[in-house]
Amino acid sequence: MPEMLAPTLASRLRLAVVRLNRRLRAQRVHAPVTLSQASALSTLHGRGPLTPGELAAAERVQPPTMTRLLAGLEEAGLLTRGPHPSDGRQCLLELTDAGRAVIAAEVGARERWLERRLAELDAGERAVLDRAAAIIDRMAGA
Amino acid sequence: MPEMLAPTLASRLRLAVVRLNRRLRAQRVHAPVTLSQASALSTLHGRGPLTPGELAAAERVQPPTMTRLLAGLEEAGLLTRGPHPSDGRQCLLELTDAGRAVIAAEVGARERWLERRLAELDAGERAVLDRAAAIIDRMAGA
DNA sequence: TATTGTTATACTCTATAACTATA
DNA sequence: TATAGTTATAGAGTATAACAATA
Repeated sequence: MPEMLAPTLASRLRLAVVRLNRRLRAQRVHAPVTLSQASALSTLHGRGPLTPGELAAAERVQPPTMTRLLAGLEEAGLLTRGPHPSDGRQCLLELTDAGRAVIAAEVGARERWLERRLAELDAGERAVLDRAAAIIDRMAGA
Repeated sequence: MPEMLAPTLASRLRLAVVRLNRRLRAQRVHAPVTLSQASALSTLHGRGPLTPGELAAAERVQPPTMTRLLAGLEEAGLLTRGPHPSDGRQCLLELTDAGRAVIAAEVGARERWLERRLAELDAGERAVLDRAAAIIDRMAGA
């Protein structure tokens, strides 16, 4: 009987990430875009025009997953597909003004829940999360 | 034009959590239970017999979501439903030996990907993540 | 009546496999 | 042939609304 094994760091970090992810998704009920779409939009904003394949690689999702996310974002008018200069198969994704506005709105509206939680912490705890965000992103291959 | 706004801590933490969550889910292809089931199992292991409602509250999911998770876990023989001593509507969920074995196996097998990533960090970075896991869990209301 | 849990239904997120178009 | 992207399909994860059983 493995009664009360001490949870490892991997175990605790995994559970923490699963739970915070759930809470974050739950905050998006009336948001203009879903959590995954917001993530893709952020990457596109930060890294300039990308092809669908490049964006899929940056987001660490498979190409069909990106195809679906892009369909929603394009339909909502948040990005456009421009022609690729040298390859007819590819295209260049670029944010529209509406897309940039959504990103700006995220900061002010959608992340309010997380902002509030962070505001309840002390400065030392926020510093820990700041460093952790960078480490986690690196581990996740972002 | 909001060109290149500096990402806030909330924004960076959100993206980090989304991406690590994705990577973790991708590691579970041949695991005996899904990521959400593993999370429920861990909570049940740590907090002893619970009713479905209590477990849903602890996991911060809605009751129907827990109903579905429990159906899979019960079918796999990883937990049992015992009678509630004073309320015929409720039942008490308890891990079976097989359920406890799955939790033990998680440590050895399913979290290997994360263990490896953590092993690549230095001790200071692991200490940061250790503290961050506790803070995140508290923020997520776990 | 109020509460606990389940069923019905629907949407998001993601993947693999098969296909199309271009290189 | 090889590569970029899409379509087809399926399964996990989650929610809200409606229902059944018990308190």
